[in-house]
Parts: sequence; C-alpha cells; structure tokens
Amino acid sequence: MGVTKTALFKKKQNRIATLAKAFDHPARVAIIEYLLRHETCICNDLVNEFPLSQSTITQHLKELKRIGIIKGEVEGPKVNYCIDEKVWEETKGIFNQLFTQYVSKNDCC
Amino acid sequence: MGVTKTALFKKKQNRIATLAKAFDHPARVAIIEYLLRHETCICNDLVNEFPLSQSTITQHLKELKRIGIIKGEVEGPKVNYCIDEKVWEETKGIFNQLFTQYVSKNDCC
DNA sequence: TTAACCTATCGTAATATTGCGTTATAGCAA
DNA sequence: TTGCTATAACGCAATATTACGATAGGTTAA
Repeated sequence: MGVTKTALFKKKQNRIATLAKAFDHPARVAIIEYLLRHETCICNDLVNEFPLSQSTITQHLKELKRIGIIKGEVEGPKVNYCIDEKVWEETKGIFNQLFTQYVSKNDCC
Repeated sequence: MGVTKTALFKKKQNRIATLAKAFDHPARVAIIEYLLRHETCICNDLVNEFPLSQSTITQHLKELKRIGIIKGEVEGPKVNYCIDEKVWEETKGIFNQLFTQYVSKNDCC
C-alpha cells in the first residue's frame, strides 16, 4: 500500500525509523555533512554546492526539519539552518544503544 | 521522479544512505532487534511475532539482505537469518564517525 | 518604488515503497 | 506417492518519495 503500519510497532522502533530517515537519502547525508563542516549555520549555499534544484533542496531541508534533526532561523531574507543539538544527541544515543547490543556469536550462520 | 540521483553524490554518502535504509522502517527495526535479542538465528518466528503477513516479512528480510546487514543460510526447508557481523561493524563505524563529528556550537541559531 | 535576492509552495511526472493475497517451490515426513 | 511446512516469487493496489519548473511571498538595497 505504500503506507507504513506505524501503529503496529513500538514507539521506540518508530522513533528510530523516523530518525534514520534523516540519513536514508544521499542528499540529506550531504546536507548534514555540510552542516557538520561549517561552524556557521547556512542558508542556500547548498543550492550552489549540490547539483540539485532549489526546490529539491528546500524539500530535503523541510524533511530534515520535520524529523527535527535540523532547525532554521529566519535572518532577514535568508534562513540559517543548523543541527539541532538535542535531537542530534538523541539520535547518537539511540543508535549507539542499538549498535552496542550486538555481540559476536561464534559463527551462527 | 521518485528516483534518487545517486551518481551526484559521493560513494560514502550513498553508502550511509543505503545502510540507513536498514533502520528507516519500523518493521525492519523490529526484525533487527529480534535478531539482536536471539542468539540463535531465526526463520519465520517473525511471522508469528509481528502482525504482518508472511509475504511482507519476507520482503523486509530481502531488503535487509540486499543491504547486507543480515544474511541467510538455508537449513533444510527453513532459512536461518542472522546479523552479518562485518556489515554491522561497518555500519556502527560509519555512523559513529558521523555522530562524533558534531561539536556543540554556542547557540548558533 | 523597483530590482534583486532568498525561500517556500504548488503542481506535475516518474519511480519507489509498503502490504497483501495468491501462487510456485523445495524439503521432509508419513 | 501424498501431505505438510517454510520460503520465495508474482502481481496488484495504494501511497510515498524524488525531482523539477513555475510561481508567489517576503526582505533588502538601490
């Protein structure tokens, strides 16, 4: 159906799925990496940086903002975007917790 | 278009995007968590565990296998699935590297 | 005011994803 | 052989995503 049965899963599983969406498209990874590299927040240098149209970039920014991992602040005619520290730390924590759950099994399959 | 312009991005960005897809759907998160909990690999206890049809579960397993984060081993009529340690460690590493790149900026926006 | 911007939104087209029912297919047991 | 179980594959329908051009709104500078 193209529709995810969110209600069938635990809150945390849905949260992980939502946060993972910040990284599941190379353009969004590129945007996040750009934000990590630049101490100053940005606006649409991204349009000049990446070979994607302005509307496509805006759409990805909107998605990242919906997820919460970035936030934007209007500054005159521009919007400065930056990583939302709180959500970033949440993401880091929730994935670290997941990653460290794995213990090597002696050649299970 | 629904088509991601993979060629426009760096190899690593595409790799991150691919690996993130293992976690961008709650059902896949649930399957992975199941595999983390159970030392023994599994087959389709998942069908009994989750309120999704067999064909849907199989599809998610296929996607996880395509990504590489799990692997399956035919054992008679069943298939035992388990986390692929190598890819798991790669994922852990690549995300850790990303997460630790963030340094708190004093109130950037 | 006008002109030059930066952004967001809208509409459209193409493709991808999700989910399921329904079939194959394969192994094992009786 | 037959029957049972476990998987995989196929096809369909509904929805989501990706990308873009065109448009519109808001802000600053001239």
